[in-house]
Amino acid sequence: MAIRIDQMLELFFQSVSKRVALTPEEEDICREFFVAKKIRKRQFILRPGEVCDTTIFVEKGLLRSYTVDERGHEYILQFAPEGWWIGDLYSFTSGEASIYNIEAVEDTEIQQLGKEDEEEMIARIPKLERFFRIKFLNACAALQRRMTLNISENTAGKYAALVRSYPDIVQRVPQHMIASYLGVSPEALSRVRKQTV
Amino acid sequence: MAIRIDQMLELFFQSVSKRVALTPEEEDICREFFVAKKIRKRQFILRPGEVCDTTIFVEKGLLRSYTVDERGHEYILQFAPEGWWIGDLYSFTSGEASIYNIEAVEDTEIQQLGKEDEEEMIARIPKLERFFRIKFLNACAALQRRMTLNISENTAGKYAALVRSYPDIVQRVPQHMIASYLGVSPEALSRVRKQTV
DNA sequence: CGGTCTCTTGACGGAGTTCAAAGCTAGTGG
DNA sequence: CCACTAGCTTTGAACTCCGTCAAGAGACCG
Repeated sequence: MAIRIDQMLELFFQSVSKRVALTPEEEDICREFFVAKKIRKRQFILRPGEVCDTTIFVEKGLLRSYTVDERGHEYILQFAPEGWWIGDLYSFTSGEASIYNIEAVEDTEIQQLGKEDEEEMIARIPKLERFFRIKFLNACAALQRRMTLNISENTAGKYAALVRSYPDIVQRVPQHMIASYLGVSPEALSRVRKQTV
Repeated sequence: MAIRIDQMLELFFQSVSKRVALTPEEEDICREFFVAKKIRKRQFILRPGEVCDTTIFVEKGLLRSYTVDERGHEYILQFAPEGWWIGDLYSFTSGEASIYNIEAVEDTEIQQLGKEDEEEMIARIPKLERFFRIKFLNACAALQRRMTLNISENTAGKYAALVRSYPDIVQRVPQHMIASYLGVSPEALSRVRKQTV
């Protein structure tokens, strides 16, 4: 079991190494804090009303976060394939109840990091402070562009931009989820695709 | 002139002090890096095509960032009143050309920080790494919620949420800019307001 | 092979856009 | 101090894109 966990964090260390260099000893310290979990397709990691008090790193598989309104419509905030992070950051920082579901779209393996553990890990390896700063900086950059796309483009434009940026996700995920991510109806997306193919 | 700059950074130190404690000496180091500027209403700090290679902190007044499409329509990404940061983070991290205008909505005083200077400042005051990490974490949290609002709510819902979150900005800014921030036409916003008042 | 999930297609209605014009407000200069 | 202008908001009417509802057809899995 220990071997499996070692293997699994490789993806995390890979992405860390792009920003800061960890010694083998420091990597071992990290391993103390992460908790590995396996999530079956359609299982949930977070439910609306719960507080999101962990950081989730996807090692394998694919997760999505989404809200559901009174009418039962789903609105997808994010997809998280291998190497990505996912969570409700507002709930995480404020301690308030989350509004999102986080659910496995495929069978998925994650590494989870409690809020306290994350702080302690960063305290013991200050280099990671830099890693997380840059990670959030990049996440903000992407969200800014997505925000602008979303208010400026129509259905066709938004879909085209998504295909350009994340062709892999468009392949892996049911089409109605793509629609829900773009904020349009499945029917609208179906019709747009018909034109542009 | 030196006195003026000292006064102006107070707002920055205030927001830093909520996260990490700086010594007076460290504050002096910060002062070496920031450059104070005054921007008149309708003047630009950034134009599409330029690279956004600075971080902008607003001391006084109000800025906005927005794109313009082929038809001349404006789409506002962000308003930045006193105590807020503004910039094109994607251009900043990637070095690619920006797509945004950053323009003064009111006469404004800013503190600007070059990309290299920011890195050096953080290198000399490692505590700031933590400050900026948390700043971007909170920015991401807000963008996530705004993203969800934008794809799940209609015009009335988006406007109501904005009034709830930032009543001050709704007051200070022309209504057509609020519309442009929400991604709806000025006419649509006008009609929604008529109902709900 | 039957059920669930998914995508497509059609018809209709509604929210929002577009275009145009008029009313309002505040700032400017004579 | 008033008149004029420029920017802003409102209102109306026509149009359009998209959401909604409903039905049907594949595709996949147990």
